[in-house]
Amino acid sequence: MLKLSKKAEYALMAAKYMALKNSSGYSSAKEISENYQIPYQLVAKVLQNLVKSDIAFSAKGMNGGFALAKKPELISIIDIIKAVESKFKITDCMHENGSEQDCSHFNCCKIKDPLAVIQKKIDNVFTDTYLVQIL
Amino acid sequence: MLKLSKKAEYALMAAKYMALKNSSGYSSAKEISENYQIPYQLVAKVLQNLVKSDIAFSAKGMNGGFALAKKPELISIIDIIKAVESKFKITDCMHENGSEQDCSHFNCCKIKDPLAVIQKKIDNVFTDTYLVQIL
DNA sequence: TTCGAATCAGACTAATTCAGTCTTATTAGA
DNA sequence: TCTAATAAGACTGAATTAGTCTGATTCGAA
Ligand code: SF4
Ligand code: SF4
Repeated sequence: MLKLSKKAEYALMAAKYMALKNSSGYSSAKEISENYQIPYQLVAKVLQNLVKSDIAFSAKGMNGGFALAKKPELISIIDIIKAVESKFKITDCMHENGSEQDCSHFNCCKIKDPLAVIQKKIDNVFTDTYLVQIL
Repeated sequence: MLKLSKKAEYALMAAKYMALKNSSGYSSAKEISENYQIPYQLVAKVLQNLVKSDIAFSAKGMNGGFALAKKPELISIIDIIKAVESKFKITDCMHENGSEQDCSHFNCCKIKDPLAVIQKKIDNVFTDTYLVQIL
């Protein structure tokens, strides 16, 4: 179906929100949740993922929250998406050392290599788009 | 997760099979099913979808089967995929007249337009790849 | 004219994935 | 010490996907 997950969309929305917030101070999960009608717990987890991937950093306690760790010009949206989606590939076998463990058709499959070419092109679409371009 | 459905993969495999079969005669669903270890009923349905989309044609009865309706140079793989996947878009709202019916965030969403740009690029990746290129 | 091999069609079920919720712990400032 | 915030992970329900089942239709050959 080639659809992005909701988590990926929420991650992009949150990143954009933080980028637009003109530098000053943190954005809290609650704030983003209310602004974009995203369930609080869900956006909180997404933000935590962004922290883990060094795209954002966080501050606990009162007046705490999240903020971008780099300039929007330096953050590729593929990193934002991969922070929340582990498998961002068009097929199950599309990774280093793909094997018959990934797909029962692996041995008889004749479309792996052509699809790898397409995968690379799609990767480039995301890799070449930076947060600053979606503000 | 951005993954292609199995039906889409099967459609590509079946189209490739028919293209490689040097013109002569039909390919039966059973034949393709056995060659690629795809459940018979499933590949049969996929082939029927290809017929509906005028990518292949069929002949009933003994010695019947399926064959491509056009040259592989003229068949874009986006048509093969769309024959089996109705919604081939990265978000729910990504179609003509998308509205809040499609997504509860539609009104507050700030990433629709940037994602539409990305959608267009992805569409091009598939549109610009023809069956002949994956043989 | 009967039989078998094939397409055609749609309902149904099982498996997997995704979205969202719940619970509890931790941290830091007022 | 109270409160507002992040942190983490288990859990549930919903939605989607993959595969199965049943039966009809069509055509060619014996
Ligand atoms: S069908 Fe082929 S391309 Fe798809 S996952 Fe299996 S091996 Fe990979
Ligand atoms: S979140 Fe935005 S982009 Fe995604 S489906 Fe909803 S409206 Fe469209």
